Amino acid sequence: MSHEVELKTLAKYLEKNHLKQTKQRELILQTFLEAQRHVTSEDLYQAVRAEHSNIGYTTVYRTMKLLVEAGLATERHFDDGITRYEIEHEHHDHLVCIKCGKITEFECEMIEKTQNEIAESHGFEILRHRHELYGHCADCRGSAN
Amino acid sequence: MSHEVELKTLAKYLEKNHLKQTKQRELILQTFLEAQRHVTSEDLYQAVRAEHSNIGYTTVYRTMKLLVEAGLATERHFDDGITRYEIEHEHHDHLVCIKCGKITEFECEMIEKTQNEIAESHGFEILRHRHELYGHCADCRGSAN
DNA sequence: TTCGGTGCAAAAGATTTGCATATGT
DNA sequence: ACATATGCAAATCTTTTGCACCGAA
Repeated sequence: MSHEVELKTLAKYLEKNHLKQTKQRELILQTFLEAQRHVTSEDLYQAVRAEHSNIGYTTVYRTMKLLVEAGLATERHFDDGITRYEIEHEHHDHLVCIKCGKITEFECEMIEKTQNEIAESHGFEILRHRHELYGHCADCRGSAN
Repeated sequence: MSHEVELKTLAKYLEKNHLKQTKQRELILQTFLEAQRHVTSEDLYQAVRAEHSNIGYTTVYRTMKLLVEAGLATERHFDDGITRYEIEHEHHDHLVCIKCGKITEFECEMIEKTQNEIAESHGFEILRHRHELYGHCADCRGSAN
């Protein structure tokens, strides 16, 4: 079975906090990890329901919050205002296509370095950052509106 | 009276689209321009009410949408998920303090240039971008949690 | 057996919409 | 006069909470 690392991370987190291991939590984590990046709560709810049709919205929300606390997921708010979750991993940024909605990740050390310099000059301590470029992706550049 | 430029921009936009000039719209625009940057709908509603106590939420929302279309305002979604409006102006980024909530703007040509290179290498056409650094500002770095 | 978890329904918060009335053009 | 704008209340949408019951430890 895939995602052993994440499952173990969750198990450890649950144990450490005297929380319980349930099939719902496992299924939601699995579904989240298998989903393409940047899923909405709605996406997750639908996907989870397909497997185990009596899981409630409530549990999806509560579990995602748990995953965020456990360091497995991150909550994101792109400019359309819809909350999305992505797998927690650092130092990456996004290209967001405003036609087809595709979200591509990129990394850039150059920018990271410059960010640190800017922050320093303001006496600011960076804990995390977000950097998003909105526009048309290669596939959509030619196509009609 | 200040903000003549913006008032004129709005007037032009209204005329061009066969919309009407009303005191509500003017008041909301004034209030928005006088407010410190990055106000929420709630902030605006309260401020506007102080002047003209029978303006409804509805009108604030509708007018802000109008200002966005007229190019005078931009809607923003920071990571707390609350919608904020800011005065439309390009090429700037944000330092967001997660203790006191202060939002500071900065600009950096170096980063702008690098962004363009990255976009190009992906065949991506940038229309706008956002870049936010989250952490503790100079004032909050020393203080207790 | 005990305490946390789950699902439902209801609540809460943010934003939008329907509609009768008011107002700019 | 006519078409759009407004304000209220009701409707939506997303997320949270209360509560009785369920299930992991």
